[in-house]
Parts: sequence; structure tokens; C-alpha cells
Amino acid sequence: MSTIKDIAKHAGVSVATVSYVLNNNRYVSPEKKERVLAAIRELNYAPNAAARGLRAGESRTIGLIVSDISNPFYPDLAKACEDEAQKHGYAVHMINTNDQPERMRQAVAQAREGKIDGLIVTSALEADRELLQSLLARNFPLVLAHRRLEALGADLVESDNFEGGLMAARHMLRLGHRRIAFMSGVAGSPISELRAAGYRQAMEEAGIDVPPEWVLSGEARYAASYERMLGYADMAPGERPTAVINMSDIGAMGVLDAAADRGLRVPEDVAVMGFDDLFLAAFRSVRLTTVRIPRYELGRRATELLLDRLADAGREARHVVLPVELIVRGTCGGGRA
Amino acid sequence: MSTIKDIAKHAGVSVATVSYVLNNNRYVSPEKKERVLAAIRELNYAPNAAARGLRAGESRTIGLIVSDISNPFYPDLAKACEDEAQKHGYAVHMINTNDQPERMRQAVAQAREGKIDGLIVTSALEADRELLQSLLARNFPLVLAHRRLEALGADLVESDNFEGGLMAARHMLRLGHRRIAFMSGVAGSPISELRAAGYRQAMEEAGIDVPPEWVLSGEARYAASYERMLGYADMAPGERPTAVINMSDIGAMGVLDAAADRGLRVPEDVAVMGFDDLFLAAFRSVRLTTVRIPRYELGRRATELLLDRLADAGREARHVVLPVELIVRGTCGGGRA
DNA sequence: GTGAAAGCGCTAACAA
DNA sequence: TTGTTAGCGCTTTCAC
Repeated sequence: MSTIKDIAKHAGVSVATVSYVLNNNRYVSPEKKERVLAAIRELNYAPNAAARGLRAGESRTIGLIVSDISNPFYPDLAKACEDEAQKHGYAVHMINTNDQPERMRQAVAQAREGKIDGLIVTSALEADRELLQSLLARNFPLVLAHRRLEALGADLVESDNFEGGLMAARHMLRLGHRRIAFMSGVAGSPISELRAAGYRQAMEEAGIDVPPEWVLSGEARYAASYERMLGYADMAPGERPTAVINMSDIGAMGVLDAAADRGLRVPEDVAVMGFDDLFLAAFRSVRLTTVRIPRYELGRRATELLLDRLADAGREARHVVLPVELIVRGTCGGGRA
Repeated sequence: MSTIKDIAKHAGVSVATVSYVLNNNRYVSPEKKERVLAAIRELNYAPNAAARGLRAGESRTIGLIVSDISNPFYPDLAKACEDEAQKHGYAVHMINTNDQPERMRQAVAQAREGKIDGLIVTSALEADRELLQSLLARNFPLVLAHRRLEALGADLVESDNFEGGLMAARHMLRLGHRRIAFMSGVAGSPISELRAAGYRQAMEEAGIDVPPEWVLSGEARYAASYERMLGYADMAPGERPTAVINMSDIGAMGVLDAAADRGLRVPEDVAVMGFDDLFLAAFRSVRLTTVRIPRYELGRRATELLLDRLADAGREARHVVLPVELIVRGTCGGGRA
């Protein structure tokens, strides 16, 4: 690999001149400029990022922490992040935590080592609070996306989860359901608690008492949802919820599959709703009614917020809430009102 | 941010000593070691990655280029890559190209700048050949995964695509189909050509002539496949293929949906197969028969190969072919033989 | 055992 | 307009 010195020698100028040409920040006479450019081409030179980074004190890279990239929720968010970062000359360094605190620790280490200039965290666990707090205390640019952590004081982008829960439950109520279950996420997850709160409010408005077995927390994903639905399927037909709202589309697929495996028809025997509006929700064989979460927009805004903070570290924390949307397809039927 | 100098001063030792305890590569007396460690804790020190990288001439980061992270094929591969890299102390820098040559160019630039020590390319286009060649010429560690580029001379991990095409077509033949269509990928993609070649061989073995309209190339993904299936659906029942093999599960979903939209029953009117065995292929409402591509393993082996080359830049290029597997579900029926 | 100092490649302040 | 040089934070050789 050639260095700026090689270029300087080859072009018969000083390293400073080469640097000036490279960064285009000083006047350089056309002849010398041309010679430098030629040398760069000939020696196939590219400036060393580590040296630049060391000198500048920044890496022009932002970190993106996701809990599980195989979860179809994240790729769109990641893509948005990359698109947006790219526009501003930043690279994106994605880190999968698999929800292992150890991985989160590694990510934070990368931040402290200066490998990344800022961090978007989409999968903050309550357990990560301290770690993130320590970053924030050092004034490290950090934005929380999708998953909220109360009172952290970081920038935050989320969707309107309360409204989503409200919408979902009201939709079921409108269709005439009374025994409506809500499969929430892991206990303590603010996102699922907000959605559950929306659901509860809708139920209360309708004057319906919600017994505890209608709100089941657990992993939002397929397997756990499948199991929970099996539990409902085994209840007596007169007791069993006639409608199930799941925290995620993937979870809703588990519900659908469990219903299928127990011979329950959808939507006749049980109506099902999800959250997210993943690509798969639109398949003809699925046609899942769901609450759309603006994933791409979530990623875009988070990145915007981060880049903005990178430019102005001192500004106050911002909180962005994105609207959600009810997408009616087939798994709840048309109108049983 | 504190530096090694601060630690040295704080602990009353030289920077060299701090470095020794940091890297644990020289004997340091227990007392001094303890003092250094204490200073590190107190000042919350983390070594600067850029400085280390500059000094060492490596970033301990590997790059992973994917064409589209929203394509559910890639996340598993990426995860494998990350898991494997992590074990060896490497971070992974993922880059989405969206199949834009410009993005590939940026990725290569990052390689030349030393931001990454090696590169896994899962989405090499014929158009990228020159770019990758230039990297290889400079002896930059590079492995191709999943997508092959002939005669590049890079390490390569792929699945047995020819065998996959063979398996798929034979399965359809076994079920009694004669008019079997193969929806391949974009023209010139070796991966789809290999699969198509396997298909052709199976057809030839069965003594069936394949008219050109049975092998349609195009984008493998949903929309393009949907359109192509619409074309088949409009053919006379006696002419129309009774079986369609698509290059990808996502594409097969497009086929399935087009069939549904035209009132064609699956598998009675048309049998459908995909490639990949994505998570969604197993849903009860989908039950897609498919050829499983070992995505995680693809990523794992690619990373292994890369790390290996990082350790021994001179070794000869290796070529790994992973077996594929036929997964029989519902979209082809049980046996019409 | 430990420390001083050179140097990785680059930028920019200062000098000419 | 261009060049010389210090120094970013770290590792490691060489000297003691």
C-alpha cells in the first residue's frame, strides 16, 4: 500500500501539498495538482482510514445495534440507517446482540475505543441501562430507536405504541368481539406495555373486564406465540378468546399456525391480528390484519437524530413518535358487528 | 477520553509499561501492574482503536457485502458471519449494495482505506468483476459466498446449485409432471444458470424437450415472479406448465399469489417449488416445497475461509460446495405418479 | 523489569 | 503558493 509520502515523492511535492489536494482545502497550483492526481492514480493510492481517524479523532462510522437481524423487522430499519448515513458520508457498523448482554458490552466497547462516533440502539434491554447510561454520561452520541428506556435522557424515536394497541383492540371490538386476548412481549418491555395499555383502555371504554389470562406476556416471536395459542385452543369454546392480538406479525403467524393445527378456523373461530406489517403479512395465503409500524422511517429518523447530534453534541434530547396505521386484511373477517 | 499517557501519569509508570499490561506481553511487577489496572478502572480508559489500527496496520474488522439485507436470505448468513468473526476477535462491517455498482465501489474503497482487513462478498455481479479483481491483485483477502464469479481466483463458498436444480426437477417429474417451468434469476447469474442446468439435465433424462417459454429469466424476487406466473396462468390449460420451480422462496410466493389471484389451485392446477427454505416456507398456510440452501453454514464457512486467509495470505484459493436438501411440504402435492 | 523514543499515515499550524 | 514539522495514541525496539 502506498502512502502519502510515496505520492509526494512521485509527484515531486511535499506531503502537505498532497494532503491539500486530497482534501481540497488549500489552493494548489494546477500543475502540481495534476501531478499529484496522476501519482495517486498511478500508485493506486487510497488514504489510510486509521491514520485519518487517529488524526481527526473520529471514525465517520456509526454503530447500529439490533437484537436479531434474522427478525424481519430489523432489515428495513437497518437499510434506512445505511441509506441515510451514506448520504452524509458515514458508514454503518451493524452489531447483532442476540439479546446477549455480553454482545451489548462489546458494542459499547467499540464505542469507547472510538471505532464508532455514535450509536443507534434498537434493542435496549432494561439490563443494558447502566451500560448505556455510562456512554451517555461521557456525552457519547446515542439514540434509542423502537425500544424505549425510560428516563435515560437519550434521543428517542418510536412508533405510537399506545395508539397501536388502542387501534387493534377497537378494531376487534368493532367487529363484535368481546373476549379479546392480547399476547404481549417479554414482561417489562415498555413497547409491549404501551401496546397493552392501549388495548386495556379500549377494553375499558367498551366496559369489558380483562381477566389476567387474556393478557399473556412472553417472547413475541413464533414459537412462544404458537404455544400460547395452543393454550387458548384447549379452552372451552365458550371461554376461549374469539380474538387474539399479537405483539408482532411473526408471533401472529405462530397463533395462526397453532389455530390451524387445532382445527380452528380463522377468522370464524378466532380472529387474529399482528403488529409490524411485514412483507409476509400481505401474502394471499396469509392476509394478516395488522398494525403497521413504520420501520424504514424509524431507522431514517433515528439516523437523522444521530447525525444531528454528531453535529451538535450539546443540544437537548429529542423524542420522536411516529404514527402507526391499521391495515385490514383477512384474518379478522369483514364485519361481524 | 483518557489516553495511555494519562494512565501512565496516574499510575506513576511509563507508557510502555501501561502498554505491556494492556497487551499482557511482557513481565510487569505485580505492584505496578495493579497500579496500572487501578488507573485504567479509575479513568475509565479504553485504548483507541484508530491508534492501534494505525500502528498494527490492521483493523480487526471484516467486511460483509450483501445486496439486500431485507431479503430474508441474508440475515442468517450475516449472523453466521458475525458469530464466527466474533469468536476470533473480529468485528463485522456489513455493507448493503442494493445491487448498485456505486455502493460496491464504496465498499471496495473502505477495503483500500484499511477500514476492513478482508471482505466477504455475497452479491458479486458480473459488473463488479473488475473491481474485485483489483482487490485480489493487491492480494486483499476476499471470499465470494453464495454468488460465484468464474475464474476470479478468489476463495469461494457456494451451495450445490446444479444438484439443487436437478433435485427440484426430478421431484416434479416423479410426481408425474411433464410441463415443468423453471423461473430463473437475472440472465448471466451463474447461480441461476447452474440451477437451470440441473433442471435441464433432469428434463433431458426424462426425454422431455424444454421449449424456451418454460425457462424464464428475470428478477428472482416477488413482483417479477408474480408477473411471470400471471403469464402462465393466461395460457390454455393444456399448454400451461403444470409445475413451476422458482429460483427463490420469495419468488415462489409471488407464483403462489399469482396462482391464487387467477383462481388456480395449488397443487391441483399447478405445483410450485422454491429454493432457500426460508422461515416463511414452513407456515401452515404456505407449506412450500423447496430446496434448502444452508444459509447459516454458507456464512460460517465463508468467514472461516476468510479468517484462514487472513492468517495465511499466500495459500491457494479454496472452493467449498455445500450440499442442498429437498424439503417436501404441500405445494407439490403428495404423489401424482 | 522498565523506560525513552521512534514511527505507523495523516493533517494543519506555522514558516518561508 | 508550498514546505517543514509536530503530534494524534499506540506498540515495540533498544538501552539501561
